[in-house]
Parts: sequence; C-alpha cells; structure tokens
Amino acid sequence: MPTIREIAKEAGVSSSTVSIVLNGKSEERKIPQITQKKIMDAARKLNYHPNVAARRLRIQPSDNLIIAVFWASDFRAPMMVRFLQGLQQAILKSKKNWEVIIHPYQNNKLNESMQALEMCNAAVICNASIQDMRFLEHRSFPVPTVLYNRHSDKFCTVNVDDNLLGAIPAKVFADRGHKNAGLVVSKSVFPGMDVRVSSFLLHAEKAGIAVRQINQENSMEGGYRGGESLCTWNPMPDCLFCTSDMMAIGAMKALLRAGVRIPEEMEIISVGNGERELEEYACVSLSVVHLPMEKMAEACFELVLDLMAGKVEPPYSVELPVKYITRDSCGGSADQEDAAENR
Amino acid sequence: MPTIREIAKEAGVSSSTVSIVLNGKSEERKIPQITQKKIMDAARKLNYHPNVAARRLRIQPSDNLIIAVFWASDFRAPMMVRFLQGLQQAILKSKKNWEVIIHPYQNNKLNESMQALEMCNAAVICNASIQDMRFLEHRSFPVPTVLYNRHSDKFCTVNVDDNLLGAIPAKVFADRGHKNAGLVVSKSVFPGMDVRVSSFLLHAEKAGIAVRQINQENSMEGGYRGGESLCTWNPMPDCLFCTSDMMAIGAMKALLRAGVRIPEEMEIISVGNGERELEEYACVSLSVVHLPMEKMAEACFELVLDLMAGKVEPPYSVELPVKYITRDSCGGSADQEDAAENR
DNA sequence: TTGAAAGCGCTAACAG
DNA sequence: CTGTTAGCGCTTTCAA
Repeated sequence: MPTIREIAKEAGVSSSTVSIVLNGKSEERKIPQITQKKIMDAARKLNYHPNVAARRLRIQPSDNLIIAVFWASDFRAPMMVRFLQGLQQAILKSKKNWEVIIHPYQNNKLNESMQALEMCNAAVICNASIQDMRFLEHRSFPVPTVLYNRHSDKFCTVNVDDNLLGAIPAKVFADRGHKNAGLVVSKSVFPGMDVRVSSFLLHAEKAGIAVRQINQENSMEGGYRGGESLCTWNPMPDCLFCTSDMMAIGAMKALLRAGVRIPEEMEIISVGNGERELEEYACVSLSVVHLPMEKMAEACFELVLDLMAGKVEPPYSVELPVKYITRDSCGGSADQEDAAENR
Repeated sequence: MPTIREIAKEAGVSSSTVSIVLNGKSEERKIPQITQKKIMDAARKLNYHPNVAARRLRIQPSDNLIIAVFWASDFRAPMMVRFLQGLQQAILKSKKNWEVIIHPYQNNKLNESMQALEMCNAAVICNASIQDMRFLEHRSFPVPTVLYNRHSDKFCTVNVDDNLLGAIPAKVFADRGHKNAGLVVSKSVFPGMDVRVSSFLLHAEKAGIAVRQINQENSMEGGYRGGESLCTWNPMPDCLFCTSDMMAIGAMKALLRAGVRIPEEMEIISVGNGERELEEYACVSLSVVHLPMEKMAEACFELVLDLMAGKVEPPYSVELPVKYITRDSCGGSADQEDAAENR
C-alpha cells in the first residue's frame, strides 16, 4: 500500500501538500490547480488509499469504546438482528459509550477476519464452526473476547442448555399422548445442534415415541420440502419437531397445502430461533422452545464488561434458561376455533 | 483516556514492560508476578483501554480495505440482511479484498456514529432520516461515501423510482377492476415514502378507485391491527396495498381470521421490502412490487469503486428498476386452487 | 504557496 | 528481567 510520502515523491511535492489536497482543503490553502492535478494523478496512478488507523490515531476523536460482533454471513444472517437488539439494550443499560460494529464473516474463514479484532476494544464471536473454534483455541487474543453459544475451556462463553432444547418438545409431545413424531433438522454446524437432536431422540424414545428424521436445508423452502415428504409417510406422524423457525414455517405451509389440519392432525414445535412476530403471525402461530438470543446478547456484553474489569477470568461460562412458549401449533391455550379459522 | 505511558509511570516501570504484560506475554518475557500485578493494578486503577488505532497502525496487518455500512438499528434492522447479501455478492465479483463492517446507529443520531467513518476506506449510509440528511449535507467527508435510497445534491446515491412503487399497485388494481382500496402505511421516515403513498393515491384516483388509508406501525402487529380495522368498514374494500411486507403479513392474518377469503374477496399487494421467502411462504403468498435491495447494494458498491477510481464525481445518482411480482395474493398466475387450499 | 518537523499511542528490536 | 528507542502513516502547526 503506497503512503502519502510516495505520492509526494511521485508528484514532486511534500507530503503535507499531498495531505492537504487529498483531504479536499486545496481551496482554503490555495493550492494551485496544477499542483492539485499532479497530486491527484499520482494518487490514482499508485492506487493510493489512506491508512485509516494512522488517520484515526492522528485525529484522535471520541473516547468511546468499540465492541465487534463477528457473525456468519450465511443462512444465519437473519438471526443477527435479534442478537443486535439485545446487545443494544445491554449497552443502553450500561450507560457507557460503546459503539457496535458487526463484522460478517464466512463460515470456516473466521481466521481471515481477525484483523478487525485489532480495531476494537472487545469482541463477541458468534456462530464459530468447529474449524473456526480450532483456530480460536490456538490464537492469543489482544482484546477481551466472549463466545456466543459455544463451549470452550479457553474463552468466556454464553450458552443455553442444548439438552433441554431437545428434551422439552419430546416431553410435551409425550404428555399430549403422541406416539409418532417427525423431526426436521438442518445440517449440524456446531456440536450443540447435535446435542439438541440426540436429546430429542433420547427423550422421545424413553416416552415410547417413534421418530423419523428428515434432513433439510435451514430455510422455509427446506422446511417445505420436509413437510411434503412428511405427507407421504404412512402412517403420517401426529407431531413434528423442527430445529428452526424457518423450517417449521415452510413445513407448516406444505402440510396445510396438503390438507393436514394443524394442530388437530399435526402438532408442531420448533426451536424458537427467529423473530417473535414471525412465530406469532405464522399461518398457525408457532409453539416454540424459545432461544433467548436477546438475553444471551446481554449476557455476552455483561461478560465482556466483567472481563475488562477483571471480575471474571476465562474460561467462565454463563448458561441461560430456555422456556417453552405455547401457541396454536401445539397446545395453544387460546381458542382452538381461531386456529381452525386460520387454515 | 490514559496511555500506556501513564500506566508505566503509575506502576513505576517502563512503557514497554506495560505493553508486554498487557498483551499477555508476561510468561515468555519472564516478567515476575510482582511487576505484573503492579501493572495490572495501575491499569485497572486508571481504567485503561488500549487505543485501537495506535495498535493497528503499529501492527500494520493485512492490506484489505474496509467498507462501512451505516444502518439504522430500529424496525428497519431486519432489512439489513438483504442489503448485506447483495453487498457480499458485489464484493466477491470485484475480486478485491474488502472487509465489511456494519455500523448500527440510532435514527436521527447518525452524527454520533461518525467516528466510525474515519476508520474505513469507504462508506454506504443507509436509512438516513431528514435530520440525519441535514447533518450529512453540512459535513465534509474524508472517505468516499454513497447514500442508499436517498436523494442528495452532494453525495452519490442509489435509488429506485418511488413513484413507480406506488403507481404499479394502483394500476394492477385498476386493471383487475377494483374500485375500493385499503391502504395500510407506516409513519414516513424519509421523503421517498411519502412519494410512494401519494403516487398510489394519485394513480388510484385517476383510475376511479376510492382509497381509505390506515396508519400503523411498521410491524406484523401493526399490519394485523390495520387488517382488523379494514374488516369493520362498510363496504369492505376489495383490495389492499401495504407499504411493507411486515404489515401485509399481519393484515393478511387478521383478514383470514375474520373469514375474508384472499384473494377472492381481497387482493393484496405490498412493497416487497422483506425476504423473498417471507413473501413466498406467507399464508397466502404475497404479490409485491419488489424492492431490489440486493441489486441496490451492488450498485452502492460499484459506485464506491467508481468514486475511488475517479470515474464518477458526486453528486451522481443511480436509479434501479422495480418490478411487480405476481403471487397468490393478487393475480397469482398459478392455480387458484392452491391459494384456496391455503386459507 | 509549500516544506520541515513534531507527535498521536503503541509494539518490537535491541541493549543492557 | 527491564528500559531505550525507532517508527507505523498521517495531520497540523509553523516557518520560509
């Protein structure tokens, strides 16, 4: 990367003149057109880009702190919104001046994004894949860092009980007398997901519920395909557990379209990882095991603060409770009539 | 903000020792516990936070460029996801090393977030309110900047034709013989929204369509309330235009619950500002005037590149076409049977 | 109208 | 084990 001095040499002027021109202050400093042009040409020729760190160091602006959130820019991107909301809340509560920057990264390529770490005062790393985790464990970190929804014996982390996330729906289905469950899952991208699934399978088995599993993409379309294949089974299951809201909504659409009545003929529970409204305003409002992402974000932030204050030493893990939210798609306490009308 | 040197003075050591300890390299450099403790205590006492710009300047890591996206962290947050996808696409195409950081900011408080501008090589500012725009117009910018979905005679901008966004649904309704329309809108947060609404009103009037307007919050809940009040009208409208997907989906739920058949008794068109799947997998798939956010993001990025290469001078505006997407909620070319089944 | 020089806060090489 | 020192790239006086 060329510096301002190289531009100066190329243009045959001093570096301060270059700085003036490049910052658009030619007028007030009365730099003649010819000089300006020489400089601009040189800058273009050398493909100059200002070094932002140097500029900032010099300008030395505000004294607020920067927290970076690393988030995978794949199918999980939509969930960033809930996390962000929680984080903003926590920051407001703290009454301190924190700026948030979100750094989207490619799955398995967290290592390529690490330069951003060096420009912040604290970091929360989310969605790390197994490979990304391996990278993280082997790296020394210049800033206080918290991991979201992962386990580590090097970092501070914030988690939920993945076992419960699978056990609760199994128990609800058992309590409601179901014996034949469908399970629509997406490809596991971190160990916790496997835990959820195997926990569901385990508790279903214990309760004498037969389970058949469908693997699909984590999207409404994937869920729709899952729902379609569910319809071809004989006998059809009488209940369905999906590991994401997206898939549940897709599956619901496929089932309704095939004439399956929800919840009368098929009760559905999902892992509540999407926006609340998405669940509430689904064709049939969706019963979920709520993943408290906003609360988790708050916990991440508090952990960062504690880490910085030396109140906590890594590794230290916070685990938040999950809760089952009953809506129309399974056990809806509200009027079943409404649910029927909604089909 | 205290510096490393102040810590050093406080602890009675040199600044390099402080640097070593604070970077967790005490072991390899064999700094004794006592010294470590002195330093840590001093740092804590003075509430030390490293200056990230200085660190970065020194470390001088990768040579990739940083583009910052400023996005309002309110009800518009979910739309960030689509923008981001488009941006990532554009970056991939460019074959250059760009890192994206998203900087969420509070509506009307863009000015407080501007320090982030100084740490990036380019910026796209989105969702600026009128007040934010006023601030922007009066400020000189150190980095190439593009405005998303706004008009300016200072900046480069990327837009759609807001007139069309209102005119198209009016025309579709007219062509389909409707005479009585509902209009659910959220509070205007930038002039373009007013243009969309007044354009719809204008073209509806021209076509002899009576319109009644409901103002609601931009959310599914707001849409639901809008749908509820629609049901109380006499006569009920036979078509509905919503200025956002969220509201349309909420309204649809209210209407279906009230027993209104969609599209037979009520055709719905929305401004397609949400995720495609959300529209496709709504109870009745949603016809929309598609807002090409991904394409707009790409255009923003290309404009940034052109700006940096000197191929373009601000102000320069790019306008992208919008297109009407027919789905079941209005004129669904597909089988009406399916639509009926979905109720 | 332009250049020389100081210095932002930090890290790392090297010297003690 | 710890301190001295150079310098990252930039902006901004101040002097010429």
